Amino acid sequence: MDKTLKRMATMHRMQVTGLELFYQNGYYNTSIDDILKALGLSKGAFYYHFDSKEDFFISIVQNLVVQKFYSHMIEPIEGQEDPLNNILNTFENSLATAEHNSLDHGFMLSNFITEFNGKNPVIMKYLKDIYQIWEVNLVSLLQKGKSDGYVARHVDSEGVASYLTASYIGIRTLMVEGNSRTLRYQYIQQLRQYFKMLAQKEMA
Amino acid sequence: MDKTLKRMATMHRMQVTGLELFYQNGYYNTSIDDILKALGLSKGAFYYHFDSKEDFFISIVQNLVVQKFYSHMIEPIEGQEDPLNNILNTFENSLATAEHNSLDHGFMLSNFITEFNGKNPVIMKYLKDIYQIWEVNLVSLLQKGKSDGYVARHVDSEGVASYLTASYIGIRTLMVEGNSRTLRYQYIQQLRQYFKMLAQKEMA
DNA sequence: TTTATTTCCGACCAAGTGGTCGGTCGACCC
DNA sequence: GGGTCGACCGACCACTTGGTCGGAAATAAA
Repeated sequence: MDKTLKRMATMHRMQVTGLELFYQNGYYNTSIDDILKALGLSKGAFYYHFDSKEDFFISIVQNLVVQKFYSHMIEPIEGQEDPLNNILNTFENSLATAEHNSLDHGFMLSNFITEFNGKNPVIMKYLKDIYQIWEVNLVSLLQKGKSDGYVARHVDSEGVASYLTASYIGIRTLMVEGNSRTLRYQYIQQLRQYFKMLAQKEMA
Repeated sequence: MDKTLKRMATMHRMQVTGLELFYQNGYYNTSIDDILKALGLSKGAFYYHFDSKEDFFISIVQNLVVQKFYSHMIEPIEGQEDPLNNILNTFENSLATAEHNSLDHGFMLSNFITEFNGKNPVIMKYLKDIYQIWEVNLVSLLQKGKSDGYVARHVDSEGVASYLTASYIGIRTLMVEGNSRTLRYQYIQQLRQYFKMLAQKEMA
């Protein structure tokens, strides 16, 4: 068991550092040597634990990326009260975190989707799955919001969910090129207006 | 002048093919040899016309990308009637074009912004400028819409513009991973609702 | 036809790339 | 102590990268 522990510990260290660099510089722009140098490890160590660079990245997605996504974007939106409020708060918190992180490099998921699109269908599948978990969660939350009277019944939950994820991805992309404070404020403000509409029983 | 013409013609051919491949595979993932092979030209020809790969890319942005952006995203939204309607139609047309293009690789501008962020500030500047032209145009259009009575006076033009560009960037990013038809429909539908709100004289 | 100049060729280079492989070293078992 | 085995080392390989350079066609000027 000790051996297994050591093995796991090393693999985990590699994955953490790997994700950091992949997120920072992109997958194709980060060499295995870069990661190994940051870790003080050698080629031998890497290929002892992982089959290939791709295998390594997939293991990172399955372990770290999924986990991060759940804890930052999925779990915080769940709750018994007004789902629109929960979504708004979760989005605002995420944007605030990004804003105050000078090392922010955009929305991890959409960055990778953009990079792998048309190049690696296998990895794309994993990323797509994460996105869909996000959307499904939003939809069911909005549906529940309808039963609970927080969301107007005429609202198209799927449409709103797509619209929400799209706008969030977009604003995160824009925030990387500076001016993030204003962008966050404007975005939340507009989202608030939009949600006010979704909550209304009747449209004019 | 003939020489200049030939020179320009070759350079233009290189730029067109270059943009095609850069858009398809990304800048760092497209080698000069790839482009040259597609053109049937040699290394010598390339470095005779351009100083470096970066110089080449910048020339592409300044010539082709800016031009494309103007003709597809800026000029179509201008008009005397309802600006909200113009924006909606322009966005819908762009999304429809992307949807019916099986070779679509996402929104060019945001793809490049994502790729160059934190890696090449010089190129980032050029991309950022294009984005800002977009936003400025949207803002002034919305302002005019206010004077003309199409847009409610309480609306924050800057905020709406940011929100619009963000949502468009996001939906284009999502459309690359399939299901583009549904996404476009949902997006336009939600945008319509949102615009209805912006046009209203008073909020409930 | 010679001469000059623009345009293009392709061999070459140093610096990387992902991946392989024989070997070392220490912890544990007998 | 000897042997086994998991964990790691680092030289090495074939290949690709952006970029250089001497020279050769093509074209225009004389």
